[in-house]
Amino acid sequence: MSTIPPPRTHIGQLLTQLTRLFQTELFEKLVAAGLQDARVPHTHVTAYIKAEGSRLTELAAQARMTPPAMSELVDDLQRLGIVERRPDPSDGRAKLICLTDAGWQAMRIARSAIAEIEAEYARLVGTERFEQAAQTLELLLHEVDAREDRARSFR
Amino acid sequence: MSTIPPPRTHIGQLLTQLTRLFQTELFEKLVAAGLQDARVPHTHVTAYIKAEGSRLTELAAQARMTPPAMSELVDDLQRLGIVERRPDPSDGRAKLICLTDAGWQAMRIARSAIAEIEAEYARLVGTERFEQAAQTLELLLHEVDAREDRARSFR
DNA sequence: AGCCTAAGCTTAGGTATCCTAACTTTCTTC
DNA sequence: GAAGAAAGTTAGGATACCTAAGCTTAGGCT
Repeated sequence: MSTIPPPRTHIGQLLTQLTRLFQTELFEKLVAAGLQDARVPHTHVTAYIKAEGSRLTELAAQARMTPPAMSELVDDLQRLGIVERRPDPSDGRAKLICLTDAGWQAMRIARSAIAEIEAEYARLVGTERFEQAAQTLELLLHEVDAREDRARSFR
Repeated sequence: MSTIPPPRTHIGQLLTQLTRLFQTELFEKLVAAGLQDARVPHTHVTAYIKAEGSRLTELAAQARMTPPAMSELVDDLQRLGIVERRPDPSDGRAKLICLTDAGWQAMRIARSAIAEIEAEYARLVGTERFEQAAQTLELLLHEVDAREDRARSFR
């Protein structure tokens, strides 16, 4: 007879709860570091924005949002002085969303806060285990994404 | 000299994106299986509801929501015939939120859809790798939760 | 017994974060 | 150079939460 594995919280539940805890902790750290106005949806911009600037439609597609939703987000970050809209020299319709100096400073703060959280997580479950899990998740993300894209191309 | 590890997407990004992909896939499956009206927030009830029934405040606390928000969710699930409110015999103020027969049937469908997704994920990255990652995430969730609770008790 | 405070839940009203539809401007293609 | 497509914005709506305030019942205290 085989041993019955202990029942496990399902992967969706694990992902959902950990996402919430991560976001809570990150934004506590950001506020503590002086980024009072940081909000979770801002990460839809900051996660994808390129150093040379990104177009709105490009950001919207990567964040899987509609352009109007992304436009509002950019409005907000612009009011906060984190990004600015510049004309795109290669296309008169387009604008390049670029980080300002304050935006780069905020990115450094955010990266450092994220590094702190990752270090804490590694401490809690062991560095090697944490790294292995993270790498598995990264692989899984790529695989699921690739399958999604394939499925989309059939429609 | 040591080898430089390849840069990795940070854990928050991995969790966030995988959560979205999981939810999308799950709700596609639920709709395909006849649960047309299933919505993501319903999981805040279904994840925690006990077979004997649960109190609203209990569900709200577990889902980390306010009681009014949970009450609206329960209203919705009641309209859909998934749960019902019964008087709590042990306390005249309280009500027990219970799954109906249709609710139990929906739970079976959802569990099966979740099992399908987990099987697919295991196939994509390898069963052993997937299981190890899931177990690490479960441990991490418990550890972070425990730390949160400790932090809360200091306030 | 009669109060008073607290607990369980609901109602009312507000806010944040998305969405779709429709519009303007600019580019591309024929 | 006219038609159609693409980039972005504006307007209006839906959803999923929140806080504040109310009602009802419980339970301790005098």
